[in-house]
Amino acid sequence: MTLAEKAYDALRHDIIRGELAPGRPLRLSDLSERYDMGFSPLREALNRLHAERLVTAESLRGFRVAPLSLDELHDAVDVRIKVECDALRASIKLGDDSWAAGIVSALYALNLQVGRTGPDADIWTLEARHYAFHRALLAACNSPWTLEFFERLYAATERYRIPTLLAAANPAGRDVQAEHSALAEATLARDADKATALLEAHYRRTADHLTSVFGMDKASGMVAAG
Amino acid sequence: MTLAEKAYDALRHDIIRGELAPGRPLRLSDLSERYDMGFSPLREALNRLHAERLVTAESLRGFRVAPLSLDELHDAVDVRIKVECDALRASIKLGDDSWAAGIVSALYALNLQVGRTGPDADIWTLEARHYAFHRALLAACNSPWTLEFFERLYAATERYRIPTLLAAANPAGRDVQAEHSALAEATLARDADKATALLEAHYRRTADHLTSVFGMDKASGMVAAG
DNA sequence: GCAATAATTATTTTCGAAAATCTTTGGAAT
DNA sequence: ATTCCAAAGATTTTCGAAAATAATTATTGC
Repeated sequence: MTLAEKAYDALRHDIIRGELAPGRPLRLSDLSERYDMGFSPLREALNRLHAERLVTAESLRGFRVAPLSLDELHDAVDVRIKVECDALRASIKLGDDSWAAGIVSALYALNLQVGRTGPDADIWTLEARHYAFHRALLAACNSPWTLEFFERLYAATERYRIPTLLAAANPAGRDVQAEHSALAEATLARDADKATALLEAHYRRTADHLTSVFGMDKASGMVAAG
Repeated sequence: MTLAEKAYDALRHDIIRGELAPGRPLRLSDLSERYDMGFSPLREALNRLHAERLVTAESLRGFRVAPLSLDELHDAVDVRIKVECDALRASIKLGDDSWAAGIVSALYALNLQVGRTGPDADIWTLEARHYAFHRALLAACNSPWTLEFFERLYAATERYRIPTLLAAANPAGRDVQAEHSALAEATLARDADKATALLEAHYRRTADHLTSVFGMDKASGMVAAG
């Protein structure tokens, strides 16, 4: 693995996790020290991330972590619902046994981690399994373009979920585990209408929760309208 | 405008237009001579284009123009139809007078160019206006994510259309101008069902035509399955 | 002849410094 | 005090060479 690839992985990781705060300038000298490499691999990584809209770039003024905004969150969630519901229908139509088994397996691993407490309760393992579960649902859609857009939108929305994940602040009266189980059940039963309805509700609840948590909080890197 | 930005524009242009053939290796020494600049800005541009899937990259083995394949074409067209039909419905719901005027204007400019022959018949002006027309239809959808995906998919499918554009080979019995006019008319009449049906038919016809033109022609840079 | 291996060449990747540009600071004039 | 301008400093961008890796060619042993 080249340094540029390591830089890409590390920067993407740190941006999505919020270790590099939204809006923060990404100075090459800082990054060079932080990741212990020269400018060239860093600039290559930053250009890739710029193409993915995780960093902003301004000519001769360098790069910044892309800001967050409630408008963007709502847009990303709306588009996600459309893209993933279509993909889920395609998966339900096309998926074979190994696709179904992948969902069962991913849900099981996710629930194991949800149940853990104390030193085993690693938020990042949980997050990785949450991603894996949603990815498994769509795995059989047979559309590389759809899956790429799913990845983009997942990364974009994950940035908003991190603060509440770190606070372990699940909304009162919401059983996310039950939502996942119901979603998996409807999918495995090949009930596309029910599954997509559950998926949409799942995302709308998450978006509503996040909207209430970020009350246009300036300190969190949120930015008004545009 | 920095050299890296110029390199990005030039490379993207040459790849989409087919001047750099699909699958062709993009050696830095060649590119350095072709575009008259050093390695650094070229590598930055290539990394951006890699993130956009217009070039492929293999660790320590450099970059290539992304290959074409019928599978990818069909996937891109299918996803495009879903994304653009949703966006068109949103635009029809939200669009104001200036959006409608933009469509009329774009269609008029497109038709002007379609009618030109001889030295004024510039294929690239035509192509730019074709893009502008389709973009104008979606302009009011109020979803940056949707518009970004539209741009990605437009660029991806444009690559397949270039050879037939250059051959000026419109399919017999197809009046693309009439298709555009009908699409604009239904959109301006705010008839979402009709407009999306016309849009889907428009793209399916194009895809069918391209599928028949590229009969899995090896020389065109096409690649089997996946 | 042919396979394996060493030597050579070609190419990508990375660094460190130079060039270009932006930002801040300090001072002079109004 | 405020605005303007120049100088100094900070930062990005680019280059050219060095290092690392891959690909090719030549050589050796059988």
